[in-house]
Amino acid sequence: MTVESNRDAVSNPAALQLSPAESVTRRDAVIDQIKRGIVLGTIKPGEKLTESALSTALGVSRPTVREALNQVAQEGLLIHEPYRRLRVADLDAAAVLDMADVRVALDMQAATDIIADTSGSRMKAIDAVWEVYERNALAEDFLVQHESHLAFHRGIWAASGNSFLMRLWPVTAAHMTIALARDQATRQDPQRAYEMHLNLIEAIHSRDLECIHTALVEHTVDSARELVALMSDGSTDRPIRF
Amino acid sequence: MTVESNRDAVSNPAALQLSPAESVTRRDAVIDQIKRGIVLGTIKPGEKLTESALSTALGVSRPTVREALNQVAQEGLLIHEPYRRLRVADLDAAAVLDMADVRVALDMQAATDIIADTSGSRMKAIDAVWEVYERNALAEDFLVQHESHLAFHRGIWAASGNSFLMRLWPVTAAHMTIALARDQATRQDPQRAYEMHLNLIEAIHSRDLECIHTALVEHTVDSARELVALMSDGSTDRPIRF
DNA sequence: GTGAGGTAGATTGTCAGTCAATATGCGTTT
DNA sequence: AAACGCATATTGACTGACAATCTACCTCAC
Repeated sequence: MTVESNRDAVSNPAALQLSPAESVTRRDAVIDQIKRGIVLGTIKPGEKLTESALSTALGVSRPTVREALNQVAQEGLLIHEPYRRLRVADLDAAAVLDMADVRVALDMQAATDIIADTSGSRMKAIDAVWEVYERNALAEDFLVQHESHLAFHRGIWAASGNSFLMRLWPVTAAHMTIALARDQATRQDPQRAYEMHLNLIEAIHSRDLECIHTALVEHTVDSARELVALMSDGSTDRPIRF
Repeated sequence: MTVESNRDAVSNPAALQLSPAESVTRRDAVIDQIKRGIVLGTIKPGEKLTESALSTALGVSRPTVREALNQVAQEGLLIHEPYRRLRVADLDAAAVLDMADVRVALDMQAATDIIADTSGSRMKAIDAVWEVYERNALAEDFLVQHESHLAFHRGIWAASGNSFLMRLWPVTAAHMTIALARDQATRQDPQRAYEMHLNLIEAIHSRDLECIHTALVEHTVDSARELVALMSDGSTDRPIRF
């Protein structure tokens, strides 16, 4: 029989490091490129973003770009109104705080599931997540920082074993991306983010839900409040809501 | 300055009633048709579902069908593996219970936000949601029942004013659709579902979070457990997981 | 000069047809 | 009877085109 060629990415730990997303289908590759552009600020909120321009820039056909844009828009990174150009989504202050509340609730659910597991395999998964994060969190490249951050939180949900949380992840990740992309504070102080995450991991290890909740609020809600403060400081431009 | 022209749909109350989803774009119409087919069982789990067959059946081109299928797949109703036919998603027992846990957490967040609102406008929104549900919950048409059920839960999240909850809704609704489509118990006893929802509304009115939590668990987790029991009874076919 | 209206351009929505890449199913061979 | 290879079906992706719709500018009347 032809041995189903194991993707090296699975068996090789080194390949688990955030590689530049070699996607199988071309559409997925385009999706990654678009997201990257948004994270790095190459595509700024409000910038005109046309299908044909992207197709020539990325060297793929318009239908492919179109499918990619639709998917990214569905996740929430782009706003897509019929016959109107796509706009990069932006969050107002209320949306940032709303997300923080919900994320605490979902992280608590994940933590509950992790603690409830008596075999210890889920806690071991947490350790693996932390190990990867520790290696990349303080990288110079902001893109690596950002992806490490996302992978960390995704890893917590994954470790919980709750399949529905994984279903909610893409939308959550998209919104975290929007928020973090403009969070200059975190961008300039990755060390602080690192410590907050370490604090969270230690809280999970304590298996004390109240302790975990405190750490989560400190990490998520407080960060959101700071971001909101920065938002009102900076450009009071267009409060694009969606 | 040019006054931003008000959309008539906003100012016209009659247009706000739930119409049978006259979508503007053809793609959205196709999406509705596909979802309808899944809910009604016209498209059964495991059935072969080809782009070309759908395009001829619905009278639209293959690219349009393709975009619709991609979107539905992203919401989770369809499984989409490269070069494999799309399959209707199915939930295994663990997934049903996972979703129930997370939904309780999210509903609790919504309830917290509703109670925290001192103006009473959010509670008033809940009453409006209930009023609509009450009118349609016991309809003969199962499709109407199902959509009323979804609209009820969506309404609770909407009433909370938490924008991020609304972002999580499409994925949640897709999974509820999968679960409810095979829940023959609810299908045969809409009266019981009605009473559970009434119980939940009364709990919210009590403004007692513990009371609300009890009602939610009774509604969501217990229903999930019953569904799981039915699942193991019936066809132990393919436990398509995703 | 200012505002209303219309027209042209640009962009998206949708379609048809085509070719390549890949999985599925059947027949053949050992 | 089991494994292998080939034909077929289906999806992934592209090109080109046309219709529907929005945007911006320009003209004209007051």
